[in-house]
Amino acid sequence: MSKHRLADLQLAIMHVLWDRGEATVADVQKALEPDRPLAYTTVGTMLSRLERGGQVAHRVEGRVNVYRAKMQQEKVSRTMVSDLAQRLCAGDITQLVCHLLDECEVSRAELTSLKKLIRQKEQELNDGK
Amino acid sequence: MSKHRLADLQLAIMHVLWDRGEATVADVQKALEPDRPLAYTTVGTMLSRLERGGQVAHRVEGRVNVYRAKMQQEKVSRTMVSDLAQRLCAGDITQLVCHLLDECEVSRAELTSLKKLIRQKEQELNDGK
DNA sequence: ACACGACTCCTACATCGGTAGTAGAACTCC
DNA sequence: GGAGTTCTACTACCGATGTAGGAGTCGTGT
Repeated sequence: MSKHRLADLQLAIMHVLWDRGEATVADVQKALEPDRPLAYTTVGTMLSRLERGGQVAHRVEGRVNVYRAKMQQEKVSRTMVSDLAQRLCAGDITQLVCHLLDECEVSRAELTSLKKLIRQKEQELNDGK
Repeated sequence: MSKHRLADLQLAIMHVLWDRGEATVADVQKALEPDRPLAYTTVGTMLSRLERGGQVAHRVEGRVNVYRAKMQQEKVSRTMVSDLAQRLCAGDITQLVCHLLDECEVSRAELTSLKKLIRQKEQELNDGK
């Protein structure tokens, strides 16, 4: 529960906040609507809980609460990914990527980006050394 | 809850089963011991629940239940990884791998394996076409 | 002035995951 | 044949998550 481990709905809500910087309950509900039609209060509850957990904060504007994320998307993504790597294959990244490539349909373009990414990492390793 | 989405402890238990094919409650408890010291009954409960969920099955040997996994590790890994990819970055694999490489300390060797993996995937794409 | 709508806050409830205690069957060792 | 050991089965409890209803508050249109 290290703050950086978010459940499904929580993550979905955070995405909305990350996307638009700030949002009211209504905004979030609207944004989630297509995928998950939720009661207004459900979204409100979730935002409160996220606030209790320190993942979001709000300011009051008139009679409305305007929420914003308190955690960086980058940070959350990274933690969750490496977290899964640990639990799934004891941190064996190669294996993880392997599953990823197997399961999702990878496009040629993506493969190219990946290659670039790796070359870049290698570069970093060399520089650091 | 698609059967293929396992929580922490559940996954840990499954790993034991995958590793040794079959295991009793005692076996699993022993195996988990170093990392997580759990009561015998805790492990038993978990195995029952996994069985209820269809993820494991057991046969009776004498007075002992011998459990085995009903799901392939491969399958589970794949689903969980692509699942996370969806939730985290709408399936953008490149981004996911990027996080992965950023967060975990990647060795030169791993980078090399990754490159090989990608080349292989490209090959497959070419063949398939 | 008042009913209506929009909001927040609090409460509720189900399910899951983690953790474990207790009861009762069964085998083992004198 | 009773005492202790081992197992399974059942029950319990807590926190987190998903979901939502009701109460109360505060502007607004007529």
